[in-house]
Amino acid sequence: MEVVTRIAPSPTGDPHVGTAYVGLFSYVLAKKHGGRFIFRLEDTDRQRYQEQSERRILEMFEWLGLHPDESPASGGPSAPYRQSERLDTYREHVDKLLESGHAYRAFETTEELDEMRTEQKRLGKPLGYDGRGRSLPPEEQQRRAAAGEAHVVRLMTPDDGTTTVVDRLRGEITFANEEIRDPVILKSDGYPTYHLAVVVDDHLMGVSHVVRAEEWITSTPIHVLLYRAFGWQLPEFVHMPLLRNPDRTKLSKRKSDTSVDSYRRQGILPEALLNFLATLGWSMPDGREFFDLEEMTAAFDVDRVSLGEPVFDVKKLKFFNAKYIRELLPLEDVAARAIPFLEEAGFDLGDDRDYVLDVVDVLRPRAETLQEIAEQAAYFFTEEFPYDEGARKQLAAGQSHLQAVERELSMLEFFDYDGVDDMLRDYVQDQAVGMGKVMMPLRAALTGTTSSPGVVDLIVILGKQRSLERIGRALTFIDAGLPDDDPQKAAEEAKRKEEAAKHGRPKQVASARSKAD
RNA sequence: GGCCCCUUCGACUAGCGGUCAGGUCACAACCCUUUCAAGGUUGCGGCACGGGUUCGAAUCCCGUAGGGGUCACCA
Repeated sequence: MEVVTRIAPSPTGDPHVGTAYVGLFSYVLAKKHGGRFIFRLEDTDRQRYQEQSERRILEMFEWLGLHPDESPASGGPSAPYRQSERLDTYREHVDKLLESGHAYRAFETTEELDEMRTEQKRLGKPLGYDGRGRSLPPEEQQRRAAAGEAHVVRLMTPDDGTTTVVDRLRGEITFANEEIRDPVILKSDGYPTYHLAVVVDDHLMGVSHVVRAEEWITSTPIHVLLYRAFGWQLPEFVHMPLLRNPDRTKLSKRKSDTSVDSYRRQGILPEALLNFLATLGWSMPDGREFFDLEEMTAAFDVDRVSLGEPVFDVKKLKFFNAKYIRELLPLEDVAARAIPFLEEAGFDLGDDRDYVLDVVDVLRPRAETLQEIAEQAAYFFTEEFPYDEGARKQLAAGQSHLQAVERELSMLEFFDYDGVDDMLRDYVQDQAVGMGKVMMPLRAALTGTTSSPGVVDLIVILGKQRSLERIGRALTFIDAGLPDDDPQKAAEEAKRKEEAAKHGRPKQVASARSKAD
């Protein structure tokens, strides 16, 4: 039997990591067995429908490399793939159920149902539809419906006995039928509810394995009842563990960043997101933790899905991302992907491709996301960078060394890594000073900061000319007088000190001293 | 609250009757080092609890506790 899986998101907002998660496992399960992976849009809720959502979710799957074999965009043998375009199909199937006596029309108003629930809550307990509409004779149902009276269609469920669903990962799960209270399958607006639509579509589209999140387990008996009412063969149910917020509740927008677009904008790579998601509930038989889609597909075994309740830990996602950026992907690849982020940051990259490659090369061990590469790259693309506080101190302390190195550098014949390195080491040895005494002022002059890639790397990448210019500029800056250079900053500093004095906490002094120890 | 699911270090997990309970992230220390990273080494830290079954339980069974999901004309 062909393995057919599907992902069936609702177009209600940002592409959700949970959708990517279930999509990944659906995709891999299908591909493992040479089957098809279908994308179907569950847009039966007109209240929550969002215009751009479908396109963005589809784009997310493309970005992730989880290409659907059939979708609203590409079409396929079971088109249409939007439930809102399949209304006739659902109607047809509801009619069959009506005819066979498996369903009935119910005419209670929303108010009446609310009242019923309030009443149930007040006295007894069991919440849910009490089946009051069942007693209406079919002819009466017909008549009132024909007269245009608003109504829903409900599935007639057994009052006693049990319904057992088989979950591939959990085994048999048995529910008392009295728990299943004649669910609505067709809404008064003529749209099907999820229960009806999912069963009809999955059957018609030949879905063999229903991969979805665990939150659906309790509604699965309804689906089983529907399959039986239609006389259809049951698919296999695979309920994936629910992704969690750090507090263990169901992953939500409110408590976590669930938007794949958001991660994409931060410079998270699709490979990393996929790899990370895969480790949430699944592991390679050989224990490998870094693998791509293809490798996962080859080694996939649905029975290795673990049933814990995995917390979506952004820190670990970032770790995977960093791993891909600095180790797993070739430099050229990382650079190509970093370029849009550099451009977005407003840098003029010029047309020296090797230069960008060099920059990304030294920056990638220091970045966890593409965005961070861009954040750290400023001084590589502009001469106008400011000197931060630490840098100013270094410049002030290193004036003589800067002048000397400027001289040495300008006379340097072999301007490559070893040449620059030798020159600097010779100078340091000559002067009998610590490396830092020379390197830090240089770093400050070259970058305006006190933390950066290696100084020799910087000089080689920037080139002789620019390096000399930067040293020159720093020297000029020193001459101009450090403290008053940035009046705004000076004012802020003064204010901060005043503030600190007021609260009687000479914090800065204390921390500076402890550091010096 | 009813029903259902889940339970190995703070997090993700390996384990499927006999292991010093392994790995990864995070955290800490050290090494490397001109800074920040990266990298290397080491450390910290766990089988929720109670009963069984068994020569032997993280592994099997029962119970308890805890966590979560679900009880809509939302999916």
